[in-house]
Amino acid sequence: MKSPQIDPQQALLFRYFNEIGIINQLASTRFEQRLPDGLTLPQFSVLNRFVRLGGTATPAQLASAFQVTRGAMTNTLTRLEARGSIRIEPDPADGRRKLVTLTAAGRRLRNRAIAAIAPDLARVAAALEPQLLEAQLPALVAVREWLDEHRL
Amino acid sequence: MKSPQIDPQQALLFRYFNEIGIINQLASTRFEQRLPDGLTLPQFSVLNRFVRLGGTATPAQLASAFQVTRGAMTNTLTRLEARGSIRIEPDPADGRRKLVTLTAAGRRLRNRAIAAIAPDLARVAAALEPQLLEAQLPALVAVREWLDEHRL
DNA sequence: TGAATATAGTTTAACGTTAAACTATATCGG
DNA sequence: CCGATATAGTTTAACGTTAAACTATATTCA
Repeated sequence: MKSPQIDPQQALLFRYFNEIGIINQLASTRFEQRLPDGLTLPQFSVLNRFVRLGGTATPAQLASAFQVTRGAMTNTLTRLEARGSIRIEPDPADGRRKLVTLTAAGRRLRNRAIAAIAPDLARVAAALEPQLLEAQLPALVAVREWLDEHRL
Repeated sequence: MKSPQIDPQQALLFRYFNEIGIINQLASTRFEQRLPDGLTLPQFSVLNRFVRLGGTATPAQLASAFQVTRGAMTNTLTRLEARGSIRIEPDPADGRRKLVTLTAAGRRLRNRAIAAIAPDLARVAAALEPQLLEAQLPALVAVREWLDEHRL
């Protein structure tokens, strides 16, 4: 009738991923509340990617870059296109593919979004000590990469 | 026509929360795939809390503990009750409140869930070097606490 | 004591997500 | 060259989440 005892390593993993989950929840809702025009975080992330990296990308490439399923990316891209922020065209070189590009309106929307969240982002940065976050980043990347490469 | 330049601090925050978000996504789906009977992570988390801490709790206390809205907790508790894993009763001392308790079946389900995820959890723990995760925890807790105390 | 306010919980609408089934096009290999 | 397989993308159903409106009960205080 006794409950199985969780060994310390497993308890550590639980706590670790639990903290990660709560941070994600708090940070996501915090940012989304400030994004203009009901823009969501996934939508903003796609726009931001195009401004930073430029060029075009296929839906599958975007899904892979953001680690979501292609179905989820279809959803995000459909909404961004309906909003006029991106253009989706068939790839002339491969009939299976589509090519996604940012529109001028999409670029403007992204810039407005950046401006809208900047003040709060500055507040967060001031409180959280960037060097502390910076120091954590390599470990986070290692965890993310392992989970990505060893999923089932 | 130029895009606003994101300052380095803001870029760091973006990368940081982006890594957190992807880890959360990968870890959540990984664990949920192994949970028995279509048990979800939030449902398991509630059951696990009762096994570890015992006693009773109100829906509001649970919502606060897991940092979700009360509406989300209502949803989780309704499903757990429908499954027979918990009992929800009115609080005789305060007509606004309800009291949630774990059933014997709920305890068994949680124990089966622990058993189901243990092998994979051990694999993750073996790969991710527990001391590396342990070292990160205080910083994660600090970030989580700041976001929790300074939300709007 | 009674009105204003605070707290507990539920409900609804809208969103993102996954998994799985499905269509369509490309590539591979006998 | 054609059948088998791989890849790209979409659709659907089910879930969790938030925000906001709503009901009900407690508490505060004038």
